[in-house]
Amino acid sequence: MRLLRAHSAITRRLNSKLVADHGLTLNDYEVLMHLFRAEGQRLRRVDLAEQVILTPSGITRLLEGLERCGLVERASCASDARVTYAQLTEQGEAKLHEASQTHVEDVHGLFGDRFSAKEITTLHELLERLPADGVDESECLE
Amino acid sequence: MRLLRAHSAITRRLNSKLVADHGLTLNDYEVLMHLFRAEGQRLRRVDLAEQVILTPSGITRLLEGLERCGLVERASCASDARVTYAQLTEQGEAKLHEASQTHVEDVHGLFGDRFSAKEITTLHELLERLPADGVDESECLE
DNA sequence: GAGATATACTTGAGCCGTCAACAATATTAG
DNA sequence: CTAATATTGTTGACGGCTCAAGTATATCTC
Repeated sequence: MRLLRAHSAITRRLNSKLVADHGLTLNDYEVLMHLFRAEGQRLRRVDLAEQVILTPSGITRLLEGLERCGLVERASCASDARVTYAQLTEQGEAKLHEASQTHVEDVHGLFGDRFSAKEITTLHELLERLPADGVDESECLE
Repeated sequence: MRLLRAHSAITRRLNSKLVADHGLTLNDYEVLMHLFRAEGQRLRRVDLAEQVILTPSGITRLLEGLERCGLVERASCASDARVTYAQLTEQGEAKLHEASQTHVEDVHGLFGDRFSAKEITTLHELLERLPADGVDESECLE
């Protein structure tokens, strides 16, 4: 399982860079990105949690930070009083764009340089098979 | 970078299982494994840190736990007074074997079932190119 | 061989995320 | 309609790891 180790190094590196350059965690960044892509630029916390692979409490904590910085706002749902949306603010969108400038480059620096397009495809195909989101827990490991 | 997400899920799953079954963290397990394989069943903390990709302090903390359980002992180095070895105890070796029983199976369940031998090789070849251990920081990202 | 620099390790503070427990609302079944 | 169950989210306690700073020993340079 040695190969899996490499990932943590990469992730950490990208994370530190992002924090240093823009004061955003890698997870912060991805949350902003998912919100940006979502319809109405907002998502339920559950769905967000699923997308970035965090627990509900993890998302609550993460959003606390983004809310404090004004990058995300809370919004309630008309049809279901249980849900609170995370809503991207203009400021949040601006921040995302700012951050993406360097981040996208960095990611290319780490991957583009080391793999051909074809190899990246192969990697995707293989890694996609790993159980990730919304997997029935029982399906894996006993 | 979606593909990297899958990893954290896998890792977490293997970790929980290991904790539930044997009271060992995935990192605990890997440390024991590295010690077991090492000459004299002991390693300097620095080297251990490098192998499991932790910082020196991380290793100190991790070993605290293993020492408390008697799975690992401290041993000093005759030729260099700065180093303290982490030395696998008999108990630690026993524990490792016990844990490996289920862990190896679990890993196979997650990988063997999803990939052919050839695909695993491919994965290795590709992922090996990622900067991992002992990489000159400056080489990546700016 | 003395001073500057590098290496091995530890410690305190703090961040990020988990788990377990809980509150509130929704849904389903009898 | 009501009781049981499921879903969404938050909170407190805590674990695991990092970073920055510090100690102690080694090595290198003049």
